[in-house]
Amino acid sequence: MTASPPDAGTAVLGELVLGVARTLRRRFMAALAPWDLSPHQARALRVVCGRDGVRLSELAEALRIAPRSATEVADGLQERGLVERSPDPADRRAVVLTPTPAGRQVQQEVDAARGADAHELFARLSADDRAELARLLRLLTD
Amino acid sequence: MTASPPDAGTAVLGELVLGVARTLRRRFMAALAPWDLSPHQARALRVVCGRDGVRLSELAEALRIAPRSATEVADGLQERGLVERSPDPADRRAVVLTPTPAGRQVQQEVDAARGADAHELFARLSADDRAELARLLRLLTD
DNA sequence: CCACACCGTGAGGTAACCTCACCATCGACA
DNA sequence: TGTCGATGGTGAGGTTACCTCACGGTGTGG
Repeated sequence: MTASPPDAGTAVLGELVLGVARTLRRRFMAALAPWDLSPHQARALRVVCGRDGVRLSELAEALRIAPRSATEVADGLQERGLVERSPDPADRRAVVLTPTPAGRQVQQEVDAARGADAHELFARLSADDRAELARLLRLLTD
Repeated sequence: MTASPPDAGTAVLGELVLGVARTLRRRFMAALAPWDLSPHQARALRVVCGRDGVRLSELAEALRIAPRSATEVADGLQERGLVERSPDPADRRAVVLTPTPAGRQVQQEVDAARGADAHELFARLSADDRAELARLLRLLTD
């Protein structure tokens, strides 16, 4: 109603972005099924493998959840034998998470699966279009 | 590791899309706060206002949730006086949801807020870039 | 040395989903 | 026309992923 032609597209743009993101998440979740990991667990594993020795509080911040919730995510990964808790030598209050060998391998496999999946989806675009899309999206993410 | 330069970008593209989508959702949720609606409720209200006379089963399908869950979403909207349940004249088993005047108004306001928000975010792009982005995203959503 | 801030976690709560079971109703078929 | 399997909504109860609050062990500045 209130939209003039030049900005009529912005609302649609928002929906398009959300739609593509939903497709991505759905595919990613499906690709994740073989390892029986929730998206959050996969993300947490990635954080832990990224830097070595991650405090629970750091994990909470990276995942944007409350510290108490990070404990639960860590529990899940530890039960599956993917990460280990050990005391932080520098601060005896803190607990650091380190990936086990199995954890590293799973992370690598998941990353490969995610990569292959994204590749498949974005293969519809030409290399030029992909570059252009990346440029535009980067403009929107500061 | 395994990626050659031409497809190295696809994984990054996925993250960019998800990142922008997250920004959008966050902003949208913030914009939604004044009405105390969950994103799902807002979406449901939108569906109900879109076509008039929506069955619960249709709502469930539109929201991609189980029929039982649609009942709860409808409960929430009805408690707030935004929709009404009435028996379907064509099928006495069915219940149709119709927006109340208040519901229509809220939907309109929410839509305007969402539109303004998207406008603000995408204003960083030129009109040409917005058109280009829309074209590229459409290629990805069949 | 001591008050205070901070780390992780037990306890308990909430929101949004789900499945299963149930009743009322519909539609088709003998 | 009566019966019978399929369908629409919902009560009951469970799961998951969050949350807040309270607590004990630990670092740190005055």
